[in-house]
Amino acid sequence: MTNKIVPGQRGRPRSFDEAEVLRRAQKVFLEQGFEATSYEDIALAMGLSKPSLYNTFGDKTALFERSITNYVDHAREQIMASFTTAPDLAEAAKQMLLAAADVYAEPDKPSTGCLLVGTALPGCAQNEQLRNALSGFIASLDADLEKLIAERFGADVRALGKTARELSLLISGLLFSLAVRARTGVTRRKLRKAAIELAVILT
Amino acid sequence: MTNKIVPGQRGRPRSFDEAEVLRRAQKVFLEQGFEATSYEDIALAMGLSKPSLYNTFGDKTALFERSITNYVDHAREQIMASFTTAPDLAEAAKQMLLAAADVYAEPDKPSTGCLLVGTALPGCAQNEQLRNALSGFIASLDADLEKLIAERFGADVRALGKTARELSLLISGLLFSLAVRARTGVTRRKLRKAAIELAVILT
DNA sequence: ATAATTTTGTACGATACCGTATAATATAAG
DNA sequence: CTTATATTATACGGTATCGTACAAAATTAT
Repeated sequence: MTNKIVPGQRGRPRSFDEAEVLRRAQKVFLEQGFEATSYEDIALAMGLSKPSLYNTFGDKTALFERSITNYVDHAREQIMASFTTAPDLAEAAKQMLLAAADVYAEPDKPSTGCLLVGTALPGCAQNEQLRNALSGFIASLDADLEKLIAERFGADVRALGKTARELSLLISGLLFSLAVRARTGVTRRKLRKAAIELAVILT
Repeated sequence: MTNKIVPGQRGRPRSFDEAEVLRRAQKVFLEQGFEATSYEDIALAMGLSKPSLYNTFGDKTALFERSITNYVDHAREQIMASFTTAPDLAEAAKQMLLAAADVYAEPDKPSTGCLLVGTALPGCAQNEQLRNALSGFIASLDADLEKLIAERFGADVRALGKTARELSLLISGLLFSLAVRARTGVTRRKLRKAAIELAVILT
């Protein structure tokens, strides 16, 4: 027997970066919606052709699912960061909502909102895999938040006279509500103002 | 000059009811989304043919807009009803959220959620008319809520130490967050439980 | 250098859906 | 009874998009 063939890096090299494609796909899906985005739209946005996308990511649904997964991972990190650094619960919620506002709206442009709430959510009614992905994300987000709140912000929980579970449900809900508002095209300034006003409930 | 022609009721009579078409269209749009719903789907759901829909409602976008308008009107009424009858603010919010939960999820079926949040929202990024309709609805909902809260629940506002504006923003946000959760297919029972837990923040 | 392998872009077939033209049907008016 | 009017259903043309087949291009291994 000869040596195993180690593929190494044969053939013509790729002209694009997978992570970059996912970022652009997220942007296009966010702006146009899943159904209204043609596969060619994304290829054009990347300056490459459809077959390249097919070979790498599979069909449109598969590319969308990878985009969502990637987005969810980043979102979870960002959310958790606020709750591990802020000094108190109200400040943590405020920081999280302000960070979200900056993701949902670029400066001086109408906001486009959240890829999950604005684009993935509608598909849940028909696509079971998507439904499970989103409900799983929400459930684990609530669970992580509850745990973190109970561990780090016990004093705030007692002062507010609510349970950690109620507060985690509320806080994730504040985020969803901001995402809904963000989809209606408000300015970043207004969105940040709403974020601050929403966080007031925790003071 | 002869008499003016009073059209009366000439020609073949309609075989359907406009309000009924709107109700069914809302259901189909909610379950499938705007893009994924073909005009024929709605015609079939009504047991009639496409040209009948075109003659009465115009194209798919026009039918969708009428569906949304109709839905918004009913939603506003239902929401306001809770805030004009309940004895205190927490109870009003709870009643509103429970009523919403019952709209978002039929008994013993996975919830399909809210037509605005679940179906219309994604279209906002591309369709300015839709964006204006939704942002207008939210703005007027917030304004109406703020007014009603200031008028009827002044004692609760003072006890909570927040402004009527902050509370109205919060309460509409609780509704949006419930609508997001509802789209992930939870049972009515779970959705009602979440509604009750969310309303706790106002006690 | 030659062969093998992988990616790339153009071009294509298949399918689905939109919106409408056309003719038949059902009612009111003369 | 005949005419005018409005709605209905079938059928069709046009368009867009999906996913792929094919050959050219770019790289590694022998």
